[in-house]
Amino acid sequence: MTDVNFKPAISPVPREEDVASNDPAQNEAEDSLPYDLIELLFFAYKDFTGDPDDVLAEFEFGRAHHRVLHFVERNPGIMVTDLLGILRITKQSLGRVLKQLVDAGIIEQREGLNDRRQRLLYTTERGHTLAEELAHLQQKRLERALIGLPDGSEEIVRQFLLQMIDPEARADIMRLIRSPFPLKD
Amino acid sequence: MTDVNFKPAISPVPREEDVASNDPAQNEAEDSLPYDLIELLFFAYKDFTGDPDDVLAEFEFGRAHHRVLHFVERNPGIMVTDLLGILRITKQSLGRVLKQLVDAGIIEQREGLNDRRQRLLYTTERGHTLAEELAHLQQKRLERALIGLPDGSEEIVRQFLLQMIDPEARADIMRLIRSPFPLKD
DNA sequence: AGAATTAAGTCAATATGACTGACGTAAATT
DNA sequence: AATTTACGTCAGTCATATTGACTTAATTCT
Repeated sequence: MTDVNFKPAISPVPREEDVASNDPAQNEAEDSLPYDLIELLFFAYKDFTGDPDDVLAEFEFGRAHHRVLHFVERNPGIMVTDLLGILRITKQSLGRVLKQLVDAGIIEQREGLNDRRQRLLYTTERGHTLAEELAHLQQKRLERALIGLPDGSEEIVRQFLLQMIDPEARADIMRLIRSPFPLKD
Repeated sequence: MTDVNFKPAISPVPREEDVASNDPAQNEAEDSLPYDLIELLFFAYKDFTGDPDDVLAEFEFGRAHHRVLHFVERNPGIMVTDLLGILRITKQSLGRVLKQLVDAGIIEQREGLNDRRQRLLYTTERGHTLAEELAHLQQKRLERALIGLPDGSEEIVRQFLLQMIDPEARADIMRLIRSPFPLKD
């Protein structure tokens, strides 16, 4: 048997309000619901995160560890506070995951040079290697997903994804994505 | 202060292996990692699921309830077994969530006509309304995300998302998406 | 008719990743 | 000197998932 088995039984009692009325305008809203895109996003995202999940499972790490590792790899020397702001989780949630990554020698904490309260975060050699491995897996999937699409599709997808994000957050995220080393301050 | 605050401190010690070597080919793999797409997907998906999450929080429901409601709405009369296959979770995980939805009058179970072991799943009137509300929220976000993109972009995005999915699963998912009422068997 | 399989549910124990709220300490800023 | 910030921690809770074993009823297979 295949992994995914879709043979829903027949619908013995079709819902009355689902029967099209004579007025097309009345059905428009319901008919135009983009269920295909909604479901494709669901399945696509699941598989997209699945690749790294499988690798991390060998280390007894989960997706939370991946997110932390990813953003530390991308923003070496990031403050704990800023990392919390990116991930939108609480200090306590980060605490456990971060401690495990530090204990496993994946992430390293260094005291801030100017501000000794800070515990700036860096990937270790091992962490750097692992982060790259995970990014490569996701890269391969992204490349496969763009195969056969017309020129310019990557930029369309990029724009689409950016516009999926809440408008207020877009500028911040653009900055984060474009310049992982702001070197400001 | 804005919600997202990205001011990572400067990197006092740039990693040595990150300094470009004289051989461009040696840096290629690392340089081409599509961090922007990876991160855009992360933030986009978070906001995409965030809209329904907010509505469901009022009912004391979570994302798990949304997924169940969504696929029952889309596949009226679906068997529990098939729903498990779609969601890829265990019977026990579904059990609790499904019971809460039934207790809240969102989902209804009817005995199969041909096979009396089955508890076929349907949305109630209320469940149908709620499912539509949530789909509308996601529809609005998808429409916003496609604004300003060239003609044919929706199809490109659809194809991109489909190709993000593991090849073995694509056919099943295509069938699921296209014909929520297979009427077969 | 009897055996095997399937659909659904349940019990018990566990793990992960998140939350709230409060508190403490050290360091920097005002 | 007072306040704020950065970080960590304690204690408790919640949501969602897991595994494995077992039951009941109904259907299908031989």
